[in-house]
Amino acid sequence: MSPCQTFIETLRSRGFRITPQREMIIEAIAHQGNHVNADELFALIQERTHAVNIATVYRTLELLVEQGLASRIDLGEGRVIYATYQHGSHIHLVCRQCGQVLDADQEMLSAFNQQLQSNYQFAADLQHISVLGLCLDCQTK
Amino acid sequence: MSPCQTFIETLRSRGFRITPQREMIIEAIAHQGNHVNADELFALIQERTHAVNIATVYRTLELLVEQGLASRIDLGEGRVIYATYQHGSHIHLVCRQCGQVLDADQEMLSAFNQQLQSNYQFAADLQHISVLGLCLDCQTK
DNA sequence: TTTACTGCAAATAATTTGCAAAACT
DNA sequence: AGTTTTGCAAATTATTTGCAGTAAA
Repeated sequence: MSPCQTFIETLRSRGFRITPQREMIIEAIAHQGNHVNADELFALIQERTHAVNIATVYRTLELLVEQGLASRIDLGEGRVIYATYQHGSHIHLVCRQCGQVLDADQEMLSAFNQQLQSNYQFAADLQHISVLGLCLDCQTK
Repeated sequence: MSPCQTFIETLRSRGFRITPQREMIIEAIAHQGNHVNADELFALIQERTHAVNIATVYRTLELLVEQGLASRIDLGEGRVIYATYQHGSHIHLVCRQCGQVLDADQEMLSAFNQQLQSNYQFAADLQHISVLGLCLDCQTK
């Protein structure tokens, strides 16, 4: 079953209605695979049909996050992206200069996570953390 | 020399004009010592005088950041705080539930920082990073 | 049939900006 | 005097919301 079908079935089984709009949105985000922001997703859908409103895109993304099927990642400076959970956990390395987003191995933070727990009793949510900095290209410029 | 005086002298030496508004704003943020957001800072100043406009607060904070005297920290979900550099480097632990911000020792990330550099050639800006999660109180609720 | 979902347009909220007046240096 | 800086109000931008109509189940 494609990830897209899985999402739809999950929502249906939880009593949500599957509208053509939701199908389009889920298909777009799942098929795209990578992180997207609401505008990009909306633009992607507009290429095929104008029958989906931007408000519906926001509402559907919110639903996916609430239902644990996607995560909302706040990159700072007002930039917010969404990623479905087919796309595993990782760290987002966001270039302050060019805006590029690199993915890094989540494992690098496991020691840190344990220290936060033992030293500060803080349960960090590191599933999709983001770190600002400079990518290689922008360091040399 | 108080940190507040230092900031003022630094700005003056770089050719910026010291207006009563800037003095008030700098005094408020430096005296407060901790992180503040623009609204809180504005409210703090309003307690003493109404002669400072919110736009000026934003412009002055921007100036302090540009001039390397303060940092702007994006906590996600639209929350932005500012801290002057008298307030050393540290990690911000932001509780997703109650919004409380705890400070943690910056040192915990040094190994991670090196790995980012060697494995991804990414120069992370970890001066004032923020991590979302749940604080002890909210974990037990 | 029932009531969840959608589109639309207006509301938010936090920040930014244009411009003429005020005020540092 | 000559610019910088300020206040004010309007613009921005991304997102949210109210509400009446539409359509899944």
